[in-house]
Amino acid sequence: MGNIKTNKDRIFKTAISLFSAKGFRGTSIRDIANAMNISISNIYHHFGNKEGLLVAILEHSSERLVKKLKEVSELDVPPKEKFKKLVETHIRLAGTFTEETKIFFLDEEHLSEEGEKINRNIQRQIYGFYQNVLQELDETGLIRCRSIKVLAFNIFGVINWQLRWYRPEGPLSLDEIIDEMLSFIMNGVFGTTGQNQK
Amino acid sequence: MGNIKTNKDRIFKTAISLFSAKGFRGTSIRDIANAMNISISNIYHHFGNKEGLLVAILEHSSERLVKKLKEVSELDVPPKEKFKKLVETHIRLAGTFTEETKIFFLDEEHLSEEGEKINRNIQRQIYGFYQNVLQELDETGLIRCRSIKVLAFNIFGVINWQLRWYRPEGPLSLDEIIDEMLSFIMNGVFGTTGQNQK
DNA sequence: TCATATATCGAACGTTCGATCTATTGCTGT
DNA sequence: ACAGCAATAGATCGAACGTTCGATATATGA
Repeated sequence: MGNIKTNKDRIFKTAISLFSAKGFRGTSIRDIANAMNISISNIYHHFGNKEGLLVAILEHSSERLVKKLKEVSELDVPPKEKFKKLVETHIRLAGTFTEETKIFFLDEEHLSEEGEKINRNIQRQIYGFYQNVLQELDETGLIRCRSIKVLAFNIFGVINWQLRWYRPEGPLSLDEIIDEMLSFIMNGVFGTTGQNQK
Repeated sequence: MGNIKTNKDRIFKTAISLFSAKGFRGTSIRDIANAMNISISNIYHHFGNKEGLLVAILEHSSERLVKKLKEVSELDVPPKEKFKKLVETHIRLAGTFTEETKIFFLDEEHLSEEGEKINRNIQRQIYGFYQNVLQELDETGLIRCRSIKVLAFNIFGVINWQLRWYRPEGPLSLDEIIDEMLSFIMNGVFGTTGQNQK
């Protein structure tokens, strides 16, 4: 036992697939229930309401991402290396858990109260990790930028945009893609200011 | 005359605002009609149905973007300069016509048949401009990349992500932001391979 | 064995949606 | 003045939505 999937788990997984494929608004409670041949009341019993289900997904997937980024943030390594590791971890997680990541960035806005609040909180946490290391890089003169915020958003753009086009069956492996994205970001951030250190 | 706004125009404008603010699915025909105190019949008369209204918006805003990018593409200038101009034009248009641009990239998928087809076609056209110039840069050795596609998508990510966070009332002007984004992209693309040419 | 908590179900509710239908208005050319 | 047509309004439709409810089935604990 322990490997047994409860119905709550299965609802969770199904919802992730459907929300990410058709959007939160585009997926009805009935869609989820029908996809696993149960009654919709089950979902209400386990998650309260539709938004409760979404919030559960958001919290679950963000927890993992935040935990990993925090681990990297606390590494005792030079800032440039830490930054690189941060981006790589971020890209890899976003590329691995495509569906979950899609949900919590594709459906922005459009949710009420709690959903928005939680979403904002997650984003703020993630931004915090980048802000810290970018500030350190800026203060030590390793980068020169007018706005850390814009810089961070540019990075987020590259990372999150992959969710739009990445397909596992594509010609490039995930690792190759990560390589490409990572070097693009590293160049973008350090540019001609950065040294040619390996 | 000529400056007179027809009702059709006003419906168009109102729809752009609402679609971009609350999403296509999140905006009902009634929302649009109520926002301008007319009956929903007007909308059906002028645009056929809800998706017809969306398609009209997509075509209108993409037409402007494609036209501008094409103009730049046909300039007789060195590839690197052309690329820079292409990106700058793209960023500026996306940042200027925020609402329209939002619509045709936020609500991807989720539309049926014609909407999807048109959307795909627009994206393909835009990608084509980048593919051409990136290929030229690659062949002349000015850049070295494994995948032009990934490179282009990274650029799109940076450009389109601004729609998520850019607010005109923010501390930085649009021109400053464009500067930041542009140099990030230029560094990202040419990186340490590029020369330090001014 | 009985009591209680949890899980699941089917039916129904009220609302909102996109769409349609039927009138009525207002302009335009003759 | 009037026919004709586009523009607009209002009422209405069936379908789908999220949600609630009472009933039933299953598991747990005393």
